[in-house]
Amino acid sequence: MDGFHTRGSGKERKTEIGTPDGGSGATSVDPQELWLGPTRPRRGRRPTFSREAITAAAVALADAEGLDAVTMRRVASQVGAGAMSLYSYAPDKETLLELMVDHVSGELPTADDRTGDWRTDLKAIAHLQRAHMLRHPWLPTALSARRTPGPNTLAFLERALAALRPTGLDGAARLEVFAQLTGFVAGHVAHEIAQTAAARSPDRAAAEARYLAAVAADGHHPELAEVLAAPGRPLTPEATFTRFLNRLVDGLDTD
Amino acid sequence: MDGFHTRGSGKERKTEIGTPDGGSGATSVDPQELWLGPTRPRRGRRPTFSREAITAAAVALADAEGLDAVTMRRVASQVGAGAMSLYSYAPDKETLLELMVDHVSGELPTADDRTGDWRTDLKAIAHLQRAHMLRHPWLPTALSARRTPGPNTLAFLERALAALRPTGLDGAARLEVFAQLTGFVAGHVAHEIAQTAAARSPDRAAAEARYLAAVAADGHHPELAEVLAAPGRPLTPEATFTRFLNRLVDGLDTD
DNA sequence: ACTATTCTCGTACTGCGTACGAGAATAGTG
DNA sequence: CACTATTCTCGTACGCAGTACGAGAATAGT
Repeated sequence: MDGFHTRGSGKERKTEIGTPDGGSGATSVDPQELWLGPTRPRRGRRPTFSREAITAAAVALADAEGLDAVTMRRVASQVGAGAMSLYSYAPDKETLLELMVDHVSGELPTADDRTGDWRTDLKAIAHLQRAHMLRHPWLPTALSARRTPGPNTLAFLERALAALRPTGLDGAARLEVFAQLTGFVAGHVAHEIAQTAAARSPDRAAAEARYLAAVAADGHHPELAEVLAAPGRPLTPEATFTRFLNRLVDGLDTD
Repeated sequence: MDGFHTRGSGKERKTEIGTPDGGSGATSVDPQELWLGPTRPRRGRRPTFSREAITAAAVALADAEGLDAVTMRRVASQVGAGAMSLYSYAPDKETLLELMVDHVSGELPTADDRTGDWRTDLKAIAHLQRAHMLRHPWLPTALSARRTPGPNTLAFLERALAALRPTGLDGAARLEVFAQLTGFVAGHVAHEIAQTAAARSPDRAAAEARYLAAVAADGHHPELAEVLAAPGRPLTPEATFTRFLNRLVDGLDTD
């Protein structure tokens, strides 16, 4: 009933029922059971599908049509299953999203190619993350709701922590730096994607430009008027990313 | 039919129907009509409610119970209206969210208190934004889907652009800096809120800690093990924010 | 008084996440 | 070899979401 076919021992049913659950209403999933325990039970019917296949189908759907296209019904039909069968592999949709995030994290190279200069290494990591998020544009959105890092995410974290070792920062600070860096990349890529999408619909962009011009013309927005009048050169997202990243990383100190 | 009671002239119906709409499927709303045109038509029934009141109710709901509590039905009943009546004031829910964002942006001080040092001013602006987002924890989430800045948002942007004037950056670069700064603050506050929420449910946090400890004990995650073993001092969110903000702003250059 | 216009909102449709439980498949037991 | 306990599958159904539709109420110009 609670194990969605992936569990280790088999005596925690009592515990889980007995737990009065904090009181907050969110029952949630025990991460230990979710990530470490895909052992097949000895009794009962053999599973027709696999968590792997389901997650991959969900990722393919999100890549092709965006996160909103990922519904339990569509993922299931993509895999040839009934909608409710998914619940044998993930207890709810939010967990499926977590599985998706960790699944694509498996694409991140985990090789330890440190150069000796930790700033260089950190920047390389950020560039990897950016490319990764551009390949899976739903990632920044999905990331903001994530709860617990899965094995692939942890492998990448391991790499990042290794890169940060020469800084001499303590544990909490190293984690914080990595979290901030990831947050920065996610924010930037989200912005980048939004702008790309805006450029893809010209009428919409034109309407927005007309609106801003109208506001600027009202006399109460001199700064905006000036900015619109003298925009300067266009600024590629790539260059902007690199600039801000360099500022952030070069500003990091070991004090 | 298209005017949701807020329109200026009254001859754009033909235009709007005639538009074949890019092709992308998202009809969207003309920002000019949305933000600059709340003139009451001369004919017809007088509106019972107001966009202002509806938006305020939605904001109150989001503040109290989070963004998920903001449903058309609940907002409507909060205001004493039928659910469908909201559509006379906003064409769809996404637009209502935009109205909410701009509504709370009205709380941001718009006074021009520049000190003469633009770095100091920029940091002050970021601190304002952080406090603002902490007061309305749904803002980081809502912000990521926003399309067009409303009047209050523009007023604040005006102030930020003024603060950036002494940098000598061109228009596009100034806009970019502000966007990045806002993105950074939003990302940080989202992280901050998530951690606060995690601290509020101790069993969940304990389960996560147990899971991470188990991973660290497997021998394949030496960096994680070390970090968990020697966490260092706790790091208040406030201090972390200030540190990263200072790095970001001090690293800004006028080249 | 009449008519054109605008606002209100009950009804209803589609699609979502998922609770429930009946049936099918499997593995250990006598 | 049944028999039984367990596990997986998935049709049905419930509640809730956003919102299209259209009938009726209110208002302003004629």
